[in-house]
Amino acid sequence: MKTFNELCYDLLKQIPEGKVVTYGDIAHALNCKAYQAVGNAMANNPNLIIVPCHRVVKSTGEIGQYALGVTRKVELLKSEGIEIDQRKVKNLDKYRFQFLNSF
DNA sequence: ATGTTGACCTAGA
DNA sequence: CTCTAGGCCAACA
Repeated sequence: MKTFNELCYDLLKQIPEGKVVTYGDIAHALNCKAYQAVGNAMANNPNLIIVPCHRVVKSTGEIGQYALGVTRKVELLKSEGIEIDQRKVKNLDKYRFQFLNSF
C-alpha cells in the first residue's frame, strides 16, 4: 500500500499540460478530504521533475505556494497557456482537470 | 499512542 | 469584497 503522498504524486502525474487542479480536487479524487495532506505531499517535494506540482492551485484560484517560489510557478503556468492575473488564475474552471478513476 | 504541523477548505460575519 | 474561526486528514517527532 502506497502512502497518501504517493497517491497524490500519481494523480499529479496524470495532469496533462495546460490543465490545473485544486488541492481539494486531489483529496476528493482520493475519496477523502485531506486537503492539508495533499499540500504536505507537495511540501515534501520528493520529485519536482517527475511530478508537476506547479499545476496545483487553491480552490479560490490563488496560486498558493511552490517549492521554487510562487513567481516560478506562475511563469510555468503561463508558459502552459494558462491565463493568470498576477497571482490568481483567471478561468480556473476552464483549465480545471477532472480525475477519472482514482481506484 | 499523543501532539504538532502544513503549498488547505468552507462557512459565517 | 475582506476577515475570522473551525474543521479536516495524513505524515512526522
